[in-house]
Amino acid sequence: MVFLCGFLFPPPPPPASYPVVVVSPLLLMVGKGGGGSLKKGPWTSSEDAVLVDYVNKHGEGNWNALHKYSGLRRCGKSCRLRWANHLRPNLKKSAFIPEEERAILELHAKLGNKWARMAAQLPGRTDNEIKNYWNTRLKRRQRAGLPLYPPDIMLHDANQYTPTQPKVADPPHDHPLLNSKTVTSSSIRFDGLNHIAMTCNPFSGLSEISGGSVLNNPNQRLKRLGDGSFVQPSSISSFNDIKNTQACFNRTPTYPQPAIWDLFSAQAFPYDPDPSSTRMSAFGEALVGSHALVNGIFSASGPLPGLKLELPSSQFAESVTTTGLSTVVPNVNDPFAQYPLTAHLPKQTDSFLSPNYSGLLESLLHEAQGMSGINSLSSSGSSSELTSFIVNGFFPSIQASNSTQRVVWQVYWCKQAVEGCYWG
DNA sequence: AACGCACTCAACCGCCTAAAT
DNA sequence: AATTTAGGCGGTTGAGTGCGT
Repeated sequence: MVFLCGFLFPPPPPPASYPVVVVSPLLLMVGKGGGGSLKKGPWTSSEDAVLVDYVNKHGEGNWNALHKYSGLRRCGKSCRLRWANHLRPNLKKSAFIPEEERAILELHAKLGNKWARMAAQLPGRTDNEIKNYWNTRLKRRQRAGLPLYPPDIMLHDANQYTPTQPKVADPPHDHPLLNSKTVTSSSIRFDGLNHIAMTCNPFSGLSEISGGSVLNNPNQRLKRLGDGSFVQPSSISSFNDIKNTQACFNRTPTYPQPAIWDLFSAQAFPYDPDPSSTRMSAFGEALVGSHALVNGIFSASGPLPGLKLELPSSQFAESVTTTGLSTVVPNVNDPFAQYPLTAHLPKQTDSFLSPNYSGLLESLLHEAQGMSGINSLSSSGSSSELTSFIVNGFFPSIQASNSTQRVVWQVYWCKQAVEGCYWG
């Protein structure tokens, strides 16, 4: 190894211009394993100069050798990162132009969080840059209750989606859940629901059922977004509001539209391409502070306690059809969800959890149950049992608050919608 | 003016993979 | 075949900054 590396990357003679030139076994040992001698934190201009000089003379790569022979007290990784993100030539230092932003959206819709691959498509841009941009945007739009993708991008994907033929994509773009033998029908169902949510997200208002909801905080101020746009608190607070979301579904012409979808309509698509528009998000800031739908429809803000915030590695599993055309299949992770599908769900021992656990809906019911103080559904309750429980027994059995009734109605209609779409 | 919040950006960390030994 | 190593990638964090109250 040493000899081969020495052959391929002969250690360059330390230039006289380097400020520190110490090549001793002791230093190499310390530098290699100890790490105590390695500097961290912001780079200084003199360090940059050493790095640039080294790369100009010996080329990229062999970063550990750089650390060893330049005297730079930085690990190879740090050097590589500094060079790639800041020092290499042809880097664009300016802000993203609209065309680049659009490209990022499209690439993310196809690739997911593959920052390096995205950067390869954007000359002069680094993966770190794109990642930062996306994460900032993600955060902002989640807070505002806006979808992550513009309608046309979502429509493009929706038009290529065949929900009755879920695909398992070729690696490495697929999601483990798609290949897993443990994927259940519930997962598949929510795959579709996720896609619906991504496409028009009519249920966003559901997330209000969580703790920091609009129910508890109805007087949220008009919020200024970082891009200069404003959003106002959502007006969706009842089933009647959700009922009036028809147009949203009319935007997905190729998607199956069971009659149940007619119950929903949209008065305003939540994505507003014109920041100056006075037409605000239909689903807006009721989502603030909510985590209720992280596994299915929308993840509006911060992570659940104890959960690691993690973006889906790929929102869409890209595959190649027999015609050679690339298709995009919605993944079990939706673009809004930040967590594994079941990450926040109750444990199997939870008395409210059915064996046919369908994820979101039961989770919502769980929360609704918590709000109402009800704990009567058997642990062996099936999906249909759950539905009948809702329809036949739930409302009469409790003196639910308006918000609780809303939640249950929303859950019920979601469930009907999902089952009508996939099994009906 | 002080404070809090959100945003941006740079850098680090941990994991993964491929190549070398 | 198993282990080691380097490089790459994605997630996370923290400092600095600007804006609103």
